[in-house]
Amino acid sequence: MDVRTLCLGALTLGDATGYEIRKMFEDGVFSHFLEASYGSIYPALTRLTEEGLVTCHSEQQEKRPDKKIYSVTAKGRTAFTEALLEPLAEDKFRSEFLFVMLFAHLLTPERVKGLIDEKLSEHKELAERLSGPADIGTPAADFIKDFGAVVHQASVDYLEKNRHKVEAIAGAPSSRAHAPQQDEDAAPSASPDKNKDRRQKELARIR
Amino acid sequence: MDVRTLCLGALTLGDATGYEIRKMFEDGVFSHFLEASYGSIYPALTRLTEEGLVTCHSEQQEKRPDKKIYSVTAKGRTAFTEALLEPLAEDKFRSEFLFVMLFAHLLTPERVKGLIDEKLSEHKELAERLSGPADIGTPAADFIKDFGAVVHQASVDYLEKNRHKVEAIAGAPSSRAHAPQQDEDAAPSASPDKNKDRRQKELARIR
DNA sequence: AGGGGGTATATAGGACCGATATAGGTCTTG
DNA sequence: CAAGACCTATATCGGTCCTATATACCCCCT
Repeated sequence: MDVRTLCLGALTLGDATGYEIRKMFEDGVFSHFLEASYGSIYPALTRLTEEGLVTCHSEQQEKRPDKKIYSVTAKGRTAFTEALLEPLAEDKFRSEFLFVMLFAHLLTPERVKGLIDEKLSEHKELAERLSGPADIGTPAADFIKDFGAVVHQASVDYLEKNRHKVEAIAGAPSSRAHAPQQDEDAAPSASPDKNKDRRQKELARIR
Repeated sequence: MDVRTLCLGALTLGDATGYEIRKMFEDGVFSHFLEASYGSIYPALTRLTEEGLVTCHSEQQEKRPDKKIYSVTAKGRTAFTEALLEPLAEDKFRSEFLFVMLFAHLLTPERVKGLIDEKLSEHKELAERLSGPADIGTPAADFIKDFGAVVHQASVDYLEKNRHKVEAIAGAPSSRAHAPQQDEDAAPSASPDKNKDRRQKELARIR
C-alpha cells in the first residue's frame, strides 16, 4: 500500500490540500500508525490527478501561493475501496530505543535512565492524546484510537515496572569501555579454527 | 541510525556473514523491532569494510560460494559505542491494518472479521515467541523480549474485547458501495463556496 | 527424478524520507 | 512596536532503503 493509496484514503475523509494531508499524518487521524512526508505526498497527488482518481482546483488567496484543494472522483472512490480488499503488509515496528537498550551493558546508568525517561514521556503523551475526546473521522475512529491508547499505556506500565532491570545492567561492573579488551579486536585472529569455534558459540547464544 | 550502524551492532554480538545478519532481523534478536534487507545489508558491509570498521575473511567451502565472515575491529567497536550516544529517532509504528480498519464502514463484516482473525494470530504468535525461554544475546535481551511480549499481549486482549465494535460498523446499514452516492463525486461542484463550506466541516470532523 | 526449501552473495529499479528552498503570514515577547 | 519564532503552503534533490530478481549449490521428501 503506497502513499498514493494513503492519500486517496485521506481525501475520502474530505477534500484537502497536500499540506493538510501531511498534517493528518503528523498530528491527525493517521499520526500514530502511519507516516508520509511531503516528498512523497506531493508527487502522489500529481500522479493521482493524472490518473483521474482525484481532481484539483486552485483557490488563490491574495498575496499567498495558490492553495490546491484536491477531491476524490468517483473513479478514485472505486479504486480506493478495491485497494482495501487487497492483502495487507504486516505491521511494522521500528525502535532504535530497543536496539540501544539491547546494548545497555555498554552504556552508563545515566544514559539508560535518560533514554527511558524520554521514552516514557513519549508513551505517556501518546496514551493521553489517544484516549482524548471522541472527535470522529469515521465510525471506526474510536476503535483505532483506543487501541493506540491501550498499547501505549501497556508500554508505560512495563517500563515503569521493569526499568530497574536495565538500569542495573548499565550499572553493573565489568561493562563498558574500561572492561579489559578481548584479544581479537584489531584483526582476525591468527587461528581461524579457534575463531570459528568462538563464532559458533556466539551464534548459539544469539538465537 | 542507518543500516551500517545496525550491522555494526549485530557484529558486536559475534562474527557473522551477511546472510546470518539478515536472519537476526528476520527471525532473531532484532526481529520484532527492526528490519533490514539484503539490499541494504550487503552494501553496508562493503562500506564498513572500506572504512576499516569491520574485517572480512572468506571461508571457502568445497563447491559452494565463498562464505564471507565479518568481524568488528577495535575501531568499529569504538564507532559503535559512540553511535549509541547519539540522539535516537522516534519509535515508528506502521499499520496498514489500522488504516483499513478506519474504513470499516466501507467493508463487509466478513472482510473485517478475516482481517482481525489474521492480526490476532500474528500478535498471539509474537507474544508466544517473545515470552519463550531466555536464550540470551546480551544481558538486556530479556528486558527487550518481555517488553515485546507484553505489548503484543495487550494487543491481543484489546482486539478480543473490542472486535465486536468494528464488526458492527461493517455490518451496519447505509455503509459501502450500495449506499446512495453523494452529488460531488465526478468533478468539483459548480459552487466553490458551498464546496469550501463542506470542506471546513469535514476537516473539523477529522481533527 | 524432481520440487521445495535452505544457504549464500549480489544488484537494478523504484519508493520513500529528510533536508532545503521560497515566501508571506501570524503570534509572542522583550 | 519590532525582531524573531513559528505556521501556512508548495515543490524538488539526494540519498537510503526495500522489493524483486539472478545465480548456484545443497539437502530432504516424495
